Amino acid sequence: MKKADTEAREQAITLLNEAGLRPTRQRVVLAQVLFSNGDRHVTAEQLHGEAEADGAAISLATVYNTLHQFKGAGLLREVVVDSGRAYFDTNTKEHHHFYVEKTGLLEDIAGELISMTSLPKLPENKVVDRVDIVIRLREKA
Amino acid sequence: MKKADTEAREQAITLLNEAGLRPTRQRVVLAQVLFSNGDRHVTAEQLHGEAEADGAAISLATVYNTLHQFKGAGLLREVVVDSGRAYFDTNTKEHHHFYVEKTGLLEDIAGELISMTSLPKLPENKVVDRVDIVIRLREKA
DNA sequence: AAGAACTTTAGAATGATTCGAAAAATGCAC
DNA sequence: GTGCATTTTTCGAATCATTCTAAAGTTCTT
Repeated sequence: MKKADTEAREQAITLLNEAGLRPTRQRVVLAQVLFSNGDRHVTAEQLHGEAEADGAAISLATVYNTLHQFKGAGLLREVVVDSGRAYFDTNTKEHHHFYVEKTGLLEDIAGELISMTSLPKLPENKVVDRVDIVIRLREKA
Repeated sequence: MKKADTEAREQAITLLNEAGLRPTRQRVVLAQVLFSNGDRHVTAEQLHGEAEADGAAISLATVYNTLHQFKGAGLLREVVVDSGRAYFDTNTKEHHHFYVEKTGLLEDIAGELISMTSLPKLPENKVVDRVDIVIRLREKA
């Protein structure tokens, strides 16, 4: 095993420990895949495929469990751009998205690059949880 | 049958004709339910239930077909706020949404009430199809 | 009324996700 | 280290929303 792999593994374990999640084999593998390659957007199915390609056999149910645990721990954020499948984003900072429906391409827009002029008045007894902006794109004609 | 019902029915038929859709029994019923009560947000299941409650037996498959046809004809717009079910909105003007995940409440924000300071630069060869802003709310603590 | 085209329908099929219960792994106490 | 309680993982079944299929029913035009 290469040094780099070991390092990424250590980092993943640290991340899990800090999040209060036991560093099980599958969580470590998934954390490595997710967090050692910059910002990423994945579906459960994709992540499952990648783990498998990495030689780690992890059941799809575990991938789902893990994605939700990571989300609950604040390591991931769910991006809702399609009413048919869930995308998870490793970038948990405030930011928004470009989305190309036809290809499924999802790309970050840094939080500062976009902002609203004003917030309309909210319904009774509610507070803002978060603001999601999705700029839907299509191929130039 | 009351006069008001007849009128709503006429209007629904006119709407369908203008959209180039044959005014079949089920399309007329669904159009009536959808468009004669101000702006609405519905899921297929909800609409199906309402039509049934109105005494019109319409299969769920037809409700799905019809929602998509109405959307294609520009009578409805799909709102993506949940990666598990599709909402359709009778308001096709430019506007945005408040969404309360726990209760499924979806409410319009008039288009003018919100706007972005600037549009970030787009990926190559893409144009904006539309911008969706969802303000996710939760119960005040 | 007849035929062509379009719609609706029931039920099967699909795809994403969750559930349940048993098997396995983990972490702590001794 | 060993043993045990607890947490996780896993398989496969179950569920939910949605789409598909092929047959039966409507609608429109003439």
